[in-house]
Amino acid sequence: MNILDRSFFQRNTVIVARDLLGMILTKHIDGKRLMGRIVETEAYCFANDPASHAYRGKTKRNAPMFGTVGSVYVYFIYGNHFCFNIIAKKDSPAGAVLIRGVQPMKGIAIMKKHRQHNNIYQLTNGPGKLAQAFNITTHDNCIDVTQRGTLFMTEGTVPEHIVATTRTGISVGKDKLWRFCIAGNKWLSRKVT
DNA sequence: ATACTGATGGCCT
DNA sequence: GGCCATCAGTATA
Repeated sequence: MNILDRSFFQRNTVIVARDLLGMILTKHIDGKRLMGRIVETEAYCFANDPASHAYRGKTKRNAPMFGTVGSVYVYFIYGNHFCFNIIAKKDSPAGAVLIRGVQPMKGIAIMKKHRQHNNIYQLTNGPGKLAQAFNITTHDNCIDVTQRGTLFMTEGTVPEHIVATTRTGISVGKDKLWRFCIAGNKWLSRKVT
């Protein structure tokens, strides 16, 4: 499997969000391997995107969004959850793709342990859930996923059918169709309408 | 099936 | 002090 290289992420954030569908996320934990196929993403940009953390400029929290493409941005939300993003942008100071759903492929028993949940459809169908399943926390911030380290992405299979919808959980920027899903997949965080 | 709510904490104004 | 790019549970139908 070919690893996604930096040039993949050195493109328009929205395009990368769409193209990440079908790609494989791998994490190594204690010699074990967790793998999942990306089935849902959202793009967060800079200019013209009031829903983006980067919209109001650089802060301590969002600093990774202004960093190297292909690196990780994790943030803590609602006192409970982590959200996993990958930096992607071109001709823009900031931009990231939120990974919102993956289909478990390998290391499922470990994911169940992390999640304290046995239903396979509840393991990774949402940003907070997949972060917990893969044990992704702010410790993973700024990891370069274009290197074969503990966390990286490789080429997968071309998605069957892609749908674009409005993004989830935001109060502004609802005009943008920047959430991308593999239609009909069982690990989407919510139904597409 | 949809609707609401409490948990829980770091960051930003 | 208020606000979240969420989740699990409960309630109501």
